[in-house]
Amino acid sequence: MSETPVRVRFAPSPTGSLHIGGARTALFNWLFARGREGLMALRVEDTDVERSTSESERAVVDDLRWLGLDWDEGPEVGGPYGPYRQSERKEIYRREANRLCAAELAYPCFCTDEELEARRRAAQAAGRTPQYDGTCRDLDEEERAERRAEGRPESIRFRVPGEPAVVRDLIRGDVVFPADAVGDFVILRSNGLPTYNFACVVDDAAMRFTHVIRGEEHLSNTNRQVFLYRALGHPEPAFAHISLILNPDRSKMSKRKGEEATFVSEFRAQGYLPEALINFLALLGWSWDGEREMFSVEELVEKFSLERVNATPAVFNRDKLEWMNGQYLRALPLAERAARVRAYLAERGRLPERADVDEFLERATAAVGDRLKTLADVEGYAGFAFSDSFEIDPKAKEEVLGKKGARESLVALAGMVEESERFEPAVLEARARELSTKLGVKPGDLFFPARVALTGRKVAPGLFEVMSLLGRERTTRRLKAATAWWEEPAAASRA
RNA sequence: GUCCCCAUCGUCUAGCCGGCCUAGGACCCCGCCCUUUCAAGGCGGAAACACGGGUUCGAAUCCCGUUGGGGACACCA
Repeated sequence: MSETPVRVRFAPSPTGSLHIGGARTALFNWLFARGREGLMALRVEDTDVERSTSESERAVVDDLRWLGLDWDEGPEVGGPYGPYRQSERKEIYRREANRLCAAELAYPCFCTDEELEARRRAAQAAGRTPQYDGTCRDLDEEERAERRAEGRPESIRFRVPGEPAVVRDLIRGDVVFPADAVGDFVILRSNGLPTYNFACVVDDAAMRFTHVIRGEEHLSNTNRQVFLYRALGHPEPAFAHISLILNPDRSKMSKRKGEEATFVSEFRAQGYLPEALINFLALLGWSWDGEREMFSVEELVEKFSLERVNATPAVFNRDKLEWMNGQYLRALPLAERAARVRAYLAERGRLPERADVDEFLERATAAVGDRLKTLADVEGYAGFAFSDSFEIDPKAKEEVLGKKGARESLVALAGMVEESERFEPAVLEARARELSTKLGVKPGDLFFPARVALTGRKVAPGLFEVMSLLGRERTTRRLKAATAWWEEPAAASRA
């Protein structure tokens, strides 16, 4: 098929854990590579010493792994074009910057931050585009020596050619930038570290990437990068700028809004499955035929293509993610589902303390059944059985236990439970139905008060599964405690 | 402000190399069924081509403009 093997990369800056947008970018790169026998690299862009931390790097790596994404080259795994941390490539950037200087394609700049800032302000006030004014552009060696002697900071600026730049983008077509879109920009800071655009181009070229798939926020920087490729004498990779993921108010999602989760780790903590998140993320900007939307990772690898990635920004739709997570959860065999719930609760330090925890969680997961939308829902719906202490929701108490006939129902049911020889959902249900016929009470009227008495809430799993989960002893105790409410309201909640 | 990108139901989207579209699917919402609650499931419904000009026999689909949204204009990435 294709002659040149595909090489792509995901290049996060380790200034926090993995953002949902970054995860989607990583996913598209990964799908693209895996679908055509290509290679994927992880490059850590840690040139911002202030904000980069090794903890963040670890967090990003953990999140990517959790999602099931892997890479062939990177900081830990190595590879032919390492090192893969930009902080370990300083000499390379220096050397390349010097090369550009020697060729007069770049030059040392001695302007201070204050001077730059003042000129920027002045330009803005005058209604001009704030671009570098070229103060140091044509200094001769003597003048440069003078400034060095003054002890001024020395950075290196790229001499921008006065011509338009064309970015060939696989998703957007050719994007043309006018000649005066950018002024001379810094490529090597006075502290010796490269700026983003420079390090990025030097590395992307050195690491032989064939495709640069990244977020749209980089598109308006790509004219700079195109100039740099040319100056450095390297061929450009194919670019693909995928559109941004937006908040419901259409602002960029990486700018946090309220309590909305924006990090992969948060979705993990909320009980989402990696395969559901992957499937959902894949559909943010990509589609197969507009009809099918449930895809296994293998299918995504097989079907993904940049041709079917659209250019429209996408608002993150939490409801749909939740729905999809439920689909994945419910499709899992019970044992597997319960194992995931167990792992999730263990990770969060919320495992119920009991000897038969595995068996208990499997029964609890089964009881919660189709209500399950996130791993957190088992505790959400069956938490009443996790321990002895539970509270009856005051509103439910008022509305259900307060109804006439409720107490009689509880008393009758408590008697039935004590006498029932076998404590299994099916048996309990059969007996309870007999009871309702005998008493001439509708099943619902008989069961509903018990649900509240046993779980403390109106919304819960099926009544007989609830009983079975609690066991005979706790069931009886809670039922009896609830009947005591009429005499002593506080007693019921102590069961 | 300048430059760049984008524009189909509330949201994700299909359609966009023009007629097959009285615009399809999914989430959400509403109704009905099932039902001891809540879900899940089944059935049905509401809901969109931003606007204005062209081009054409014919435009959601092509072109221009307007409007709107977003991004970028740093010795952050």
